Amino acid sequence: MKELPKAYEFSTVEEKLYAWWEKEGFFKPSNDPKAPNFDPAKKPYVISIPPPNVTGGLHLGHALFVAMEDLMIRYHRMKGIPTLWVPGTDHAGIATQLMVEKMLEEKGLSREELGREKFEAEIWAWKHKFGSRITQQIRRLGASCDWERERFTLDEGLSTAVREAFVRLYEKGLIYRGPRMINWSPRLKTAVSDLEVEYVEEPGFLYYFKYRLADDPEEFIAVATTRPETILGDTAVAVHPEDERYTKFIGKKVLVPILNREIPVIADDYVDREFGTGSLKITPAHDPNDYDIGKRHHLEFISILDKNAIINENGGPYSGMDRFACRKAIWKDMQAANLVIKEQPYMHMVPRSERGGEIIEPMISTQWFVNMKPLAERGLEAVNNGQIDIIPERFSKIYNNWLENIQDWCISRQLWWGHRIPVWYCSDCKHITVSREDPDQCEKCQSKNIHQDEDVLDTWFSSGLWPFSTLGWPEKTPDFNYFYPTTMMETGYDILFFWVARMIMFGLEFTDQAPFETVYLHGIIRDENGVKMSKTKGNSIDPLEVMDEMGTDALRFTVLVGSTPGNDTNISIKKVEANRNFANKVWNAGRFVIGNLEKCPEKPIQPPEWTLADSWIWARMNELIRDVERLFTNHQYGEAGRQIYDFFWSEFADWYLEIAKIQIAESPDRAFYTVQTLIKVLDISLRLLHPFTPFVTEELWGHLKSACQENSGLFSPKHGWEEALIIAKWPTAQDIEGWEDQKIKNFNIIQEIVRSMRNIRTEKRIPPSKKIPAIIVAGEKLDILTDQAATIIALANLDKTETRIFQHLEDKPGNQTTMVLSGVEIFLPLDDLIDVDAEKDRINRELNEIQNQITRLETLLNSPFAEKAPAAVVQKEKEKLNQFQETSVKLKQQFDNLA
RNA sequence: GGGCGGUUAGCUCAGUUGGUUAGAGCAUCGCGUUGACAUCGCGGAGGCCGUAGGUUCGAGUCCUAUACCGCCCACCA
Repeated sequence: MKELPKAYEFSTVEEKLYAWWEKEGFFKPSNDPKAPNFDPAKKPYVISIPPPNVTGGLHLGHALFVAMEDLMIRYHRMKGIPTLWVPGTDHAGIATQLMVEKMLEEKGLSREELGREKFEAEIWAWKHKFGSRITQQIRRLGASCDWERERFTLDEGLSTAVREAFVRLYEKGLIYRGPRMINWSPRLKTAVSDLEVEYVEEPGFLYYFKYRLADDPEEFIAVATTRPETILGDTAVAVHPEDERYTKFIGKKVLVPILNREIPVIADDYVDREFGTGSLKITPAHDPNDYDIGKRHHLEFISILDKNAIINENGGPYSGMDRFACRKAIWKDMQAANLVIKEQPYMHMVPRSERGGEIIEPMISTQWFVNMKPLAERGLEAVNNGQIDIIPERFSKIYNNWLENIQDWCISRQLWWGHRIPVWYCSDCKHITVSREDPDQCEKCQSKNIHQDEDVLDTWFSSGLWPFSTLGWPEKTPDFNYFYPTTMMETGYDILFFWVARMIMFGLEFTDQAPFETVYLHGIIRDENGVKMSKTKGNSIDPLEVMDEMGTDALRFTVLVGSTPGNDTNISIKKVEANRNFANKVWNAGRFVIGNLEKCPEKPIQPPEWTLADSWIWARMNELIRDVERLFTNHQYGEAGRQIYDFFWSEFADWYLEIAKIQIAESPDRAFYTVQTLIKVLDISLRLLHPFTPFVTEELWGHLKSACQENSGLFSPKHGWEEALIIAKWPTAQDIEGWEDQKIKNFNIIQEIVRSMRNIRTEKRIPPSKKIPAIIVAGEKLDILTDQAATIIALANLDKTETRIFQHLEDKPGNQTTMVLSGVEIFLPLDDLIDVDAEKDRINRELNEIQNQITRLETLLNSPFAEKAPAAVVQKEKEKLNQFQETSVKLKQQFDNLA
């Protein structure tokens, strides 16, 4: 067989394996409804991918969710469960449109100049050019999704779904159109939903000024605002009904500064007497609270801003001015008119567009809304009655809170990229036709004079249908019937409201079923200092570069092991390096096993005789399998990865492999059974590791398999070698037979002894090449130590011919370096190196420490602990105490023996 | 204003249902390279588990309060 490279060469492996997996159809569900021997009795495991923006580029957030979902999918696939991971992309209305607009801008074009049709064509062209980039990048991460089922939110099928959903909601009266206060983005020139506005604390001013009484220019009400330009739209001044300072003004008229419009002073207990001047100017058309007050008091609604946030004709002398220029101008004019009281620096929350960053203006606008209350009720119920599990659990509370206070959802957007609202207005009879099919006439008066609504739907409207629209809904396709509802929704907690809650509500509304059983929420990826990564900060890590340099497995393992459910993850390149090293470790351990396999002779006639190390590693292997299973079940994927890492490196590689070298040299029979153990443990380890690091494990496993097959009869899993690791059987732990704990304990003694001897060697500066003699007084551990002599000698680098093991020794050697471990006494006759005083010192230090422990345990065992703690716990402590006491006696003897 | 998360080794983080000497990686110190691996091995040093109380035989783990950091939600001009 060809020698494997010394280091794991991911660059030659990844692409090849991915192409092979995909070609062999391993990513497709083993129980596909489209397949001939489809068995509907098997319950599938299904994930729909959180669709990335079609024109986006890969970032670490993608790497995390892809790795996490791929892990879940691979794990279930290996368990033999029919598994489907549906991939796809999102048209991402605003984001994509902005990107294309920017590109056009560079060519000196604007979308308005281009017109809707041509602009849409431009976006589609862009989509075709870059749309596959992100999915290619996701492939690089090793994502084992079924690409034949890939969907795009603007696909024909999904568009049908969107339309169906809209029409159904409309017919049910849950969608309505009307003028309402919405958040307007002056830069994007569209309405945005409440969720798309973020409030940022910023320094500003609180402007105090006079509202003069109409009938008495000397009297005024002092009012404060942060936005003086909105004075132009004021239609009342409100005071608290019980505020003595102002009761006399209630019902009177005041004059709007500069414009000199007369407006009433009204009483409303919304007003906070303590704040500012205790009186409030009311701009019903440009403030959500004032909007409510305006409705309550039947005030006039005066809009003062146009789509670009320019003052409109209602702004009198200021019309045509930018909103911020107007703020300055009007304040200056008011100063001149002696209407200004003061301005005060003031920190306040400013609404900014999540997308464009500009300040959002509350405005009254005619838009489409979904009445969310009825949908939210079902959504709440599904989580509260356990139909849907949210992990970590604490997010259920946040989810509940949001749904309990849900507001109607503004779903129309004044964009050109997205699902056009399926509504037609009749120019003749004004009737509105809402239809699944494009109508060619008004459904009421049959007039041909109809035109479609210009707006498109919020991107999240289509995303909300994702888990079922991707499976063919509203058609009852075989996929929909079999794979829906899906199983797992894995995504970031940052889109719990945007996406998860809406999928739940829509799922229940449209399919009458919760769209998934479990919601697993991961955190945000941050840099090594916990700072959110961004290109402008220059602290972002490009996953593609990382994969180029360190391999996909290293990146995947890093994001997986670094993450705890619901918590943010700090990532640094150092961590990825460490995991690249791990992949290399796995590779080289594999190389070692495979290399020895070839040297192995025929299968022995003698039945296996397992050594302590064999039993130990096998017992630990099975413990690990159980632990991983438990952790996976509890969604503790990171912890599972860590445990596999530790087992593989610090137990299998550091200890068993080293001992295997000795055992292989011992005898042909021993060599055979040692190699058998090596293969078993490696095979199982690779299986456990595969969902984390699919590439190195698949590659190595392939080599292991062919090496085993070339040495016929040497080893094969009970169920035979599968075609590929990706579809190999997930390990199940062997039942506990009762011997395991003792073997583990015994092996731990050997480890302790070896470690201590190595420690002494380091302390004494004995060069690693020098073999030293040892006298070991084993006492009751004689059997174990005799049995393990070769191991101890090799690992501690002892002189074989000069090393003796006794049960008891009357005349213990004096003036030597000595140790007591687990009741075993060790004498290292290092005549020329002995320094009696130093030895005494060392023993004294040790005795001190042991005495402390003895005192501690004696106190403990004399406390109520002995009575109240479970017997097994007490017994454990007693044993420890005995051990310490025994050691103490022996150390004292050794001390006395030093001259 | 309400809610949530974090606070454990120099740094970044783990830590099952409370079980009695608290773990990893990186960094650091010492020794070591001809056959699995220097992307390495061996050994070491390094921690009143934010603070103060409480529950308990026993608390990093549960409860209460508190400080600091971060996040989410909310209409205070």
